[in-house]
Amino acid sequence: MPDDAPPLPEFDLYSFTPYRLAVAAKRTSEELARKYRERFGISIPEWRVLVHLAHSGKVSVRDIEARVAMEKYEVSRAAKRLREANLIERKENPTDRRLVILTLTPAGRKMMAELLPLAKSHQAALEARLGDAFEQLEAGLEQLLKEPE
Amino acid sequence: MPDDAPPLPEFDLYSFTPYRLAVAAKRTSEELARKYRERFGISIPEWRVLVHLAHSGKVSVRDIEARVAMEKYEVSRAAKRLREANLIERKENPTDRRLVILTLTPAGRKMMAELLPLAKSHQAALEARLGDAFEQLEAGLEQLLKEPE
DNA sequence: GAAGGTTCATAGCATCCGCAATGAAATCGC
DNA sequence: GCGATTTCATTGCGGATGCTATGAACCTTC
Repeated sequence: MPDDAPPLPEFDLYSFTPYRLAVAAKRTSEELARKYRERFGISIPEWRVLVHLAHSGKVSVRDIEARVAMEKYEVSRAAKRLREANLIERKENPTDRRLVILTLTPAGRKMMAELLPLAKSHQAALEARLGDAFEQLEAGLEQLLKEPE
Repeated sequence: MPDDAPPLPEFDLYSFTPYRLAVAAKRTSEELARKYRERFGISIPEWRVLVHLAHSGKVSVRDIEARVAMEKYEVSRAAKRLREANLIERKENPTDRRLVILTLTPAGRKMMAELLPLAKSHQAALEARLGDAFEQLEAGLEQLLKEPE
């Protein structure tokens, strides 16, 4: 390492927004993911699919992909696992046989009836913990997320 | 699916903070990661290690772990790949032979000299794009990140 | 109504990731 | 000073992930 190497520009990772966002997201998600996993044995992709199903009733993989920020193959695989766990059911759409129809099973509904209130209280706790900063965070995220890509 | 199933609580994924953060982080990071990968062939963990090295000179795996929100094994593997790419160098610490000393090679310094300004301009563009929302986002993240766990 | 192109879901493959275990070196406790 | 514990870095392994290819069904156009 020669001493005459030109100095590198100063760069502070801790104030680099992509880094900060990644760390914040990881913490926030993992805290929750642990709960999901331990109590219900589901992962985050599976959770997203379930939430969408709880909200929308019957949907195809494509529907979920479009609305839940997941790739098609992620949805497909999550659905497979959920089917194996008997939490969702998969039928063929008779009017377009390329499409599938995913719905919660009774067991899936039961689980979501327990899980959703938990998620709500988690959200409430987060808001309380952040205080005023919560509104600010949301405003920032809003701006960031509303852009197409 | 019996009709007498009790209704599930309403739950809107799009306003669920962990979800929003995850999506925002993914977008922001991937946009950048694509650049890193295409132009320099490095991943995000590798980028973090490099930044820390550019900033701190000689460090051990443990140092990086503590300061860059990575697990030790992530650092270790990233370092291995970087070594294979001849971007960093690994020596033994003579006063404590458990520790390693990682430093940038000349090639690594050269790459960082190109990369860091790019990251800076990326950050500047992000700030400009977000406008006032940037300060708010930062305030929110600050609060979120300052908590221990 | 048949060929060409598109959309949908899934599977194959290689890589990545997280956890736990390993091994080497240092430190502690007596 | 020496065994027990702790710290540090790496690796093995199973499972997850991302990209691409595949195949089935549908739509379009003539």
